[in-house]
Amino acid sequence: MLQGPSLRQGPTLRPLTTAHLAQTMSLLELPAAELNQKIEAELARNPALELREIKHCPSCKQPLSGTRPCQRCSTPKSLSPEEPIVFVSPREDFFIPGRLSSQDLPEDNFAPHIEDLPTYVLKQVAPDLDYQEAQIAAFILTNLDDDGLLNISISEIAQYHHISLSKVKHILNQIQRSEPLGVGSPNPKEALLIQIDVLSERVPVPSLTKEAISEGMELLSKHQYVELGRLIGTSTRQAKEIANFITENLNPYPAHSAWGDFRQSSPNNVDVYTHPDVIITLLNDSLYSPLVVEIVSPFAGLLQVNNLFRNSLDQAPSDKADQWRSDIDRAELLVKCLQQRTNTIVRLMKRIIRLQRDFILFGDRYLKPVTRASLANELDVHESTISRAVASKTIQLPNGHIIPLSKFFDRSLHIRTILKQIINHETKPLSDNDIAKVLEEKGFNVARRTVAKYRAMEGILPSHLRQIRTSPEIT
DNA sequence: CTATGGCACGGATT
DNA sequence: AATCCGTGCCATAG
Repeated sequence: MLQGPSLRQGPTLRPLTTAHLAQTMSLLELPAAELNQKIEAELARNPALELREIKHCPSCKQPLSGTRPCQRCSTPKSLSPEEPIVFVSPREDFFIPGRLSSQDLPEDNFAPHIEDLPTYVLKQVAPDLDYQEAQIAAFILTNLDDDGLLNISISEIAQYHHISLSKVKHILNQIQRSEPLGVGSPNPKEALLIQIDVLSERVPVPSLTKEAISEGMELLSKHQYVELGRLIGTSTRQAKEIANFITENLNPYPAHSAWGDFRQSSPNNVDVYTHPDVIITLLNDSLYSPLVVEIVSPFAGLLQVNNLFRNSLDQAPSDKADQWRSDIDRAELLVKCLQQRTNTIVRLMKRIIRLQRDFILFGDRYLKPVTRASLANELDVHESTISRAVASKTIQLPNGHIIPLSKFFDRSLHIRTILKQIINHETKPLSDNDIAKVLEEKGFNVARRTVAKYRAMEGILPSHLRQIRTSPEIT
């Protein structure tokens, strides 16, 4: 990927060589976590590349990007809520665990405080427990693995704390029933069963789903629907529907924030998001304050070419000279490309965030359909540049959810969300045609066939299989 | 007869 | 150039 000989030139400003372009592109499509690895590897291998001394901001202790003052702490001039505060952060410790919450309440998905999973869950269960129970709950929660599953047995816990098995079970039950649903289950199967249990109180769940999970877990994960249907005594089609419902609405690994984010991902192939490329928070936890956008860009402004190394080039032993020179070239190229990468991402983000402020704050239904092409036009870059910048990147919203950046370019998300609402509020099951009508009244022109597709995407059953939901006023 | 899912086509998007 | 998406048509289930 790096071409040595072709760019053997002076160390001054280099014209845009093809190698340069190629590397800029490849860096652009790398998510932060991988970029981090790549640069670390290069730092270790290439003696011409060095890390500038990292200075930390005196007030917030975060590493500073290059020589600039802390962009996080310096008070912004404009406090217009519309105008996001965007800054680049080279933070090394960008691990922030993703969280999960009920996806059925898009209007309410605002929860500005970021905390780790154990704390988040503990806060939910603590009010219902006495002091000793809370201690045990805390103990349980610290033993969760990255998937949000519990890998020690109930009896171990009971022995350790000298209490009865039933008490542990009681506490664990409380934990499993808090958000993210199923957290603390010993395995994916249990987690799914809990989720079904709780979900069935709010949403229609296809019949036999529980049986499919408890008896046909293996078949499910292998997508063997014919056998599954036979096992639980139903048609293959119904089995497929169940499987579909499960992938769409449930999550075998409670700690992963991918509820409904992935249509194609199968239960055994769940994408994990842990290191977002962009983190959005609210300045004062207020909805009317600007969004604070932190672009996680490893080593941004911290890399430079070692001057000692460069100056000693003419004294290089003749057999090493070539090697040294190519090292310097590589280093320069990397620094430059990294700069370009951050620049592109910053410009892109500024635009996206201003455009999609409502979506970021208030949820899916406020997503404005934007294409990569239109954005490329506005920013005056090639479409493929945007594609690369968006690909395989993730972003953390103020509510703590980590979603793929590509979600910002979902053409139909807002309609699907409204569709979900229509169905949630329906008094009698509406047919796809009816729904298309309602949508049209709201100003969305979609064909009946398309409604069916959206419905399928959201894992909603066809009207004749839907039961009438209990009306909003619950006594 | 109505509602829905499968297939396939064409245009947009990447 | 390859892929995705909305849509129309048709078969089938209810």
